[in-house]
Parts: sequence; structure tokens; C-alpha cells
Amino acid sequence: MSATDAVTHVSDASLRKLIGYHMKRAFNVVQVDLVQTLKPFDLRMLTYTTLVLIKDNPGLRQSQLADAMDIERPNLVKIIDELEGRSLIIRDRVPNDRRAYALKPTPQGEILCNKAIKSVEQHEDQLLAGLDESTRSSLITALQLIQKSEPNRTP
Amino acid sequence: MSATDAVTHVSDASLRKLIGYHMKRAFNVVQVDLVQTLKPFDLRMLTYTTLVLIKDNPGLRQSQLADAMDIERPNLVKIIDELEGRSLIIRDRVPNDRRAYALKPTPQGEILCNKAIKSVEQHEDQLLAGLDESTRSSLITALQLIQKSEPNRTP
DNA sequence: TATTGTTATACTCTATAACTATA
DNA sequence: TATAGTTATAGAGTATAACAATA
Repeated sequence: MSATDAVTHVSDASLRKLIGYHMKRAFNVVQVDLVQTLKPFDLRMLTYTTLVLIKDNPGLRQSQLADAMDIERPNLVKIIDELEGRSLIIRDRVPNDRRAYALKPTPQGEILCNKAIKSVEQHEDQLLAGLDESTRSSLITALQLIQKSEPNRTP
Repeated sequence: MSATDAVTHVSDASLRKLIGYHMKRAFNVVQVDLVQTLKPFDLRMLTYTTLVLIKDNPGLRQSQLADAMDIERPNLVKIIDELEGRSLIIRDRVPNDRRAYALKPTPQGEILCNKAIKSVEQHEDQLLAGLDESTRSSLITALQLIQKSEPNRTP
């Protein structure tokens, strides 16, 4: 194609080889779906993940939670604030360490969390209707492998 | 586990079923790697993608590019500004339509782009060393399937 | 000294409304 | 009137440095 022709079809051939390209685009679709699914519960992906982890691990410290979620401690503060402000969790005290909080779900937090989990699972099942069971599980396996691989920290 | 025990190991059992959870974490690893790889070229994921698409589709309009990249037109402006300011691309004129620009790579833009593509491919190959060829290709296939699936726009 | 949570800050990516100049 | 590019702006998510209270 000459550079003066009008572009009628955009080629992404050079990008299609890259996992990152496919992952970003696929994740976008999943995330749009997830955001829509969580909207009735007034949750975002981050607040949802936070609530689920606290429900499954009552007594968790904020630093442990940040580690588990792979985000920095300061960024967790306002998320916790939001969930606590809505009385979905509480900042209880850790015995014998007055620096730390023991994060726990409230009864209403647990109820909302369980409803949200159910809805998310249903919607995701619908979203992945085009993928059979073996495709799904090998996808998860591959994603976990990537997660464990050490990124090159040096260029 | 009682709620008063200290949490020693964080369980993410409720999240592990969700594709979005794995995708976000895996994408994070890939992106950290990509950012590091692109640093020597002074490119980010967005500027890299933009440069590659312009190199592969000279004459592209900004609106076409935004469509292809799945971002909003306004968000593309400063990316184009940056690449043009570094003389990697030019905003040429589309014949017969003085509203639109025809985006084209400069010679130095093409050279940098080719070097960057090579480096990105090498680093990604290293990053995915733990995945054999068939796992990689079925991963890409699965990601493309997800990309094509219609997200539920209604909760 | 080191750690927990916090504040302040900044940078990137994203999304929307409204403008201008052209068609 | 519709479209291409732009401006301004606001909201998320992310990252770092520095602080107070506590270990």
C-alpha cells in the first residue's frame, strides 16, 4: 500500500503476536462486564475484591490485604474507608498490636458480598459461554503461569 | 477459622474462579515487563501501540486510530502530540478533506519502531518461556474469543 | 530501628461535554 | 447537519515519599 492511499482497513499484524495486546483487549471486555455486574451492588472491581478477601479472611490486616491484592498500602486506605463508611466492614483491633487493624465483614457486608459473588459468577459464565470447560481451565492455567513468571526488571 | 485468630495465609478461593481476577493479575505482570522493555525507547504501552499502528498503516486518520485502539478520540491527541514532538510521526494532510490528518511515520520513527518491536518480541518470548507453543496459541485463541463475546451491558 | 496505617502528591489511563473548522 | 480534531475536565488506578503511633 502506498502512503498516499486512504486507509480503509487498519492492520494490527505487528501487534497480534503480542500477548499483552490480546490481554489488554480481552481484559477490557471482561472488566466492562464486571463493572456492569457490580453496579447494582455499588461496588467496583477493587471494592469487590477487597470485600471478598475480607469476608474470606476475617481479621486480615491492611498490609496483608494490600500484599494479597498486589497494590500499595496507601491506595488501600480509601477503599477501606469507603467500605467501612457503608458499614460493610469494620476496622477492628488486632490483639497485642495497637498499630494494626483487624478487618472484618459486618453481617450486612457478608450478605451483600455473597449476593455479589453469585451475580458475578453468573455473569461471567454468560460472558464465557463461547468457551468450553477445557478451554476455560487451560486459559486459567496459562494466566497463572504468566503470573508466576518473573518479569524482566531490567530493559 | 475463627474471626479472632490472626490471619497467617490469605485465601483467595472465592476469587480464583473468576477469569477477571486472573486476567488482571497476569496482565499486570505482562505490563510491568512491557513498560520495562519500552523504557529504553522512551515509549509506553500506548505510545508504542500508536507508533506501530501508524507505521503499519501510513495515512491513518486519528479517528480510525482511536477506533482501532479502542480509546476515545480526545485521549489520542496528546499521544499523537508526544510522538510528533519527538519527530517519530507527522500529521500530514489528507487530500480532499482538510478536517483530517494523515498520520505517517518519519524515517527515524520507523527505525525506532522496528527496534522496539524486536525488543518487545524478545522480552515477551522470555516472559512466556514457561508456556509451550500450543499453550501460547490456545491462550491467544481464548483471549480473542473473549474479546469477541458481547459483554452484558445491563446488570 | 522497623512496621502499620496514613497523608499528600503525581502520573497514567479513561470518559464526557463542548468547541472550531471543515464537509 | 454531521464529522475530525481539539480543549477542558473529572474520575479511576497506581506509585512514592514522608509522617505519627507503636513495636
